[in-house]
Amino acid sequence: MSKEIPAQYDSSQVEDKWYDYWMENNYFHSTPDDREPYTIVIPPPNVTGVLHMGHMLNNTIQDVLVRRARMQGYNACWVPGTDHASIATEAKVVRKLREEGIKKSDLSRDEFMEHAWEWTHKHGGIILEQLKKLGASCDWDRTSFTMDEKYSESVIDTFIDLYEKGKIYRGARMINWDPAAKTALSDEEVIHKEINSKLYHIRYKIVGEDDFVTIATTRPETILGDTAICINPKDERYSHLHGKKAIVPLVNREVPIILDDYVDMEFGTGCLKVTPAHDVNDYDLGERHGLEIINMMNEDGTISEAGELYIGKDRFAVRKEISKDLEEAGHLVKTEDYKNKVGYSERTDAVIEPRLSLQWWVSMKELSEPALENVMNDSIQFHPAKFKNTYRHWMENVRDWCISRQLWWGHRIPAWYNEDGDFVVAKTETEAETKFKIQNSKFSNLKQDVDVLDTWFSSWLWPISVFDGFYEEDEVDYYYPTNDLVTAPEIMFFWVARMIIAGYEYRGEKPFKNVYYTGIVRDKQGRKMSKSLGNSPEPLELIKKYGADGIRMGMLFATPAGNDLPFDENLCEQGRNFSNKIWNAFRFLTMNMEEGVEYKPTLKINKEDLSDRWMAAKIQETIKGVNTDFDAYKLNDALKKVYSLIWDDFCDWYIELAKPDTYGDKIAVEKMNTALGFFEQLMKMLHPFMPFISEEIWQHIQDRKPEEALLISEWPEVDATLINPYDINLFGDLQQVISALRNIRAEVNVSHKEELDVFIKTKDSDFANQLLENRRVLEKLQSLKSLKISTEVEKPKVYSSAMVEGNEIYVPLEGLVDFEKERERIQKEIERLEGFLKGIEGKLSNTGFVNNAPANVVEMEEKKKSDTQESLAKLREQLKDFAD
RNA sequence: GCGUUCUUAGCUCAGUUGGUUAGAGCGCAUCGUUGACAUCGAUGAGGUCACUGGUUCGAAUCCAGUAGAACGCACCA
Repeated sequence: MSKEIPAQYDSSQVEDKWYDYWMENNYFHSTPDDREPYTIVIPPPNVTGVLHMGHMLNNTIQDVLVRRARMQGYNACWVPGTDHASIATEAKVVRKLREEGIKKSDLSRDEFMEHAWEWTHKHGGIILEQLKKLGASCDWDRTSFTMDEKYSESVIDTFIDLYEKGKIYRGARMINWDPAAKTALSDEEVIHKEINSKLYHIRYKIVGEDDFVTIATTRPETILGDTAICINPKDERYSHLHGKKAIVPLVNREVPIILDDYVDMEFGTGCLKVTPAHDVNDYDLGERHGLEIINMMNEDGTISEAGELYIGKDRFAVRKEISKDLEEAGHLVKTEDYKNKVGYSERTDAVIEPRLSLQWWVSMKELSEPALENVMNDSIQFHPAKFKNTYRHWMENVRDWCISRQLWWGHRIPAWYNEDGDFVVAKTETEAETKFKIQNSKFSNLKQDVDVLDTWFSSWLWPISVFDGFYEEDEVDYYYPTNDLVTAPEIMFFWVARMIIAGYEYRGEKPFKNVYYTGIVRDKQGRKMSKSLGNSPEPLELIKKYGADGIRMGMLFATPAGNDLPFDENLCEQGRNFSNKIWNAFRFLTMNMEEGVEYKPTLKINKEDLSDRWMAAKIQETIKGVNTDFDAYKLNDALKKVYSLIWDDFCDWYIELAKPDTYGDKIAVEKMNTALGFFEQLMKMLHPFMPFISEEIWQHIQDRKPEEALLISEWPEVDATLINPYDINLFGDLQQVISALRNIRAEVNVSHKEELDVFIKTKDSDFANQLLENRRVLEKLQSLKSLKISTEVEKPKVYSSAMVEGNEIYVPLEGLVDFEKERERIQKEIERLEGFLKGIEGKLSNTGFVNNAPANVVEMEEKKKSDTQESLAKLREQLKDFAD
């Protein structure tokens, strides 16, 4: 302890050291035992992703929760892992191959998968290494990956099970087609954006007449797939068209004019072109009216042969071209500017094409019932609760989930087709054969479905499969349901809702008890931090600069659950400064230790010492408050309480009072032991938030064995007997007296070193006695020449004054007081109190108030009134003194 | 378009079931450095609680409307 300790805290020297120490001692590892478990499963980041600020926030919160639970004596288990992220990873691999001059289409499936695995092994898990720098206390022995062998098996088995239960079916439907990734997407993967587009008014000739019908469309290129014109049967403007046919311009196809209520007479021209293959509503119309379906687009968004014209050209190029051609042919009546919403692919940002396609679906309605119910009845709690509304709305209107993707990277759909195109769902080809045999169908040359499953079809099993819960009971029975899930509201439907569904379906139980929704990390301009905008700081650089502790604190300080985090490096600076403050507080204690003395930190306090009693009370109060905040998931409030306890109470008051009277003296051994005891408590409370510096100091305070490490020490129990309101109030009054004296010094510009004569005229002798008993506190924090405390003190002739709880403080300041300024100050105070008094008197003279308000409220007002009157009288007297 | 949630100091946010003079951190201003820390200390300025109306003895808090913001949902071509 006697070794030299630097004045600047250097996080880089400390953080790796303790992380390694914790790892070496296996403290993050959990195995089932007779303790109560506390479990968190990490929201698995993309396997080839890199750490961004969102991860930093999210994982800091999880670590705080886990560390506190561990200290509380739970068997804490935080399961880390990664997600194969089917479409995102495949897109990255495709891009990388393209850069090397390799086209995906030139590769066989197996060859492509080899590249994908290579990429995964190279980049996989980088993000987990980065999390270690943040201090994440994950059980790394449990690291899972959604494409691990066992995990994959559970995905496939789940598919088969749901299929056999009739919850999965294969069907042709309109789906969201991503022409860039060339795959179907679920509704959740489509982001609707409002864009400025044009509404094209196009006229179609009526067959056999010289008449035209004009329709409005935002997608003129789709006329190539038109198979009808639709009007509302009630629309009298067009009654003459009933039963007629129209000619699609350019392709010159005759199509019927059909009647349907669906058409909104108010919109556009009241006439609608119908393209059943490329619009959801048109498809429905087509079904109702038995229309032909012309699929005029290829999977990559180019025009197909069925479109007859512009074959092979891209849909957007064709849009421009066709509008010109229509105009030249005299079919374009007009174009107008128009705002509409267009769907974009969440992953590739390509404009989605509605497309008729044969896909696999999960039937959601029944499955989601328990998931809705148990969130609404708070069996699963959302923090903040406002997200329940969003959740309910989605769940009540839940639609079937399209789970097949036309990709290679992922879990391949376990369906097998024979030569006739019949299929069975089976785990292996052999099993498939058997099934075909039983059905008396052909079973030679079986081919497995080429598609893979939606990523979320594997991650919805995460809380079960990470414990191998589909095949082994021991672990999952112990750890499941998990306690807290910490995630972003953006993936509430993708992931949270579906985990809840899978949880009830496969465990008959919720997957977690609480969901903590984090906000979005934004830059100063309020933009979401993202790679593409380049507005996100590099997390590891930040850690280097401010320490993981500093960043953790900075982020937590500014973000209540569900609120966005407007990130500013300034926050990290604040965190770093706090580290330094703590460090120096500790350093101060070590500088005041005697050589050769063995200090024993203790929670025993000197009962004669008000500052000890007060500090002990403050600590207990804070533990209590912090526990309450944790229970309500208000981590930022909890941290603020700890921050204030350490900085404001411990450093600014307790340590100041603990300083030896004579410079060069050391702090008495007993006092030091108490101070160290307090410090230990502070470090315990701080540990979940700032694990590194707290462990560092903890280990400095005493030589510890590995099993005495802070992270596995006991979270402090509240000792309510130490919370003595009398001491808290008395100390508070002393603080106020000192502040008042400092204020006087500031106003009259007297240095804090100059000794003052101070007169305190107390309201009663009781308070005078209390002050006298603790006059050391005043003397310690103010340079005093003399101190007179009594109910009867003679006011000095020239003075500056202050009032604390009705007690008058006078400081004679001959030659220093600016009469004019002092008079102004008193006058201002009188005016303020007069206004205040007027308000009180108004209330009290209001019979309504006196009759209706509770007695204690009225009483309080009465007391306020008399106190204020008393203060006013004293101030007026003072004003007179200065008038002379 | 429908729904939900917001709007409190320059910024980010607290404010419990309506009841002292609406709080905190940052920022700002002034003063202060030979002894833990200038990554610091002290002091201070700064708010008609978005707006309008209502309920009430009393409203930042409850109700209605208006304006603005965010999020969610939706097939209007």
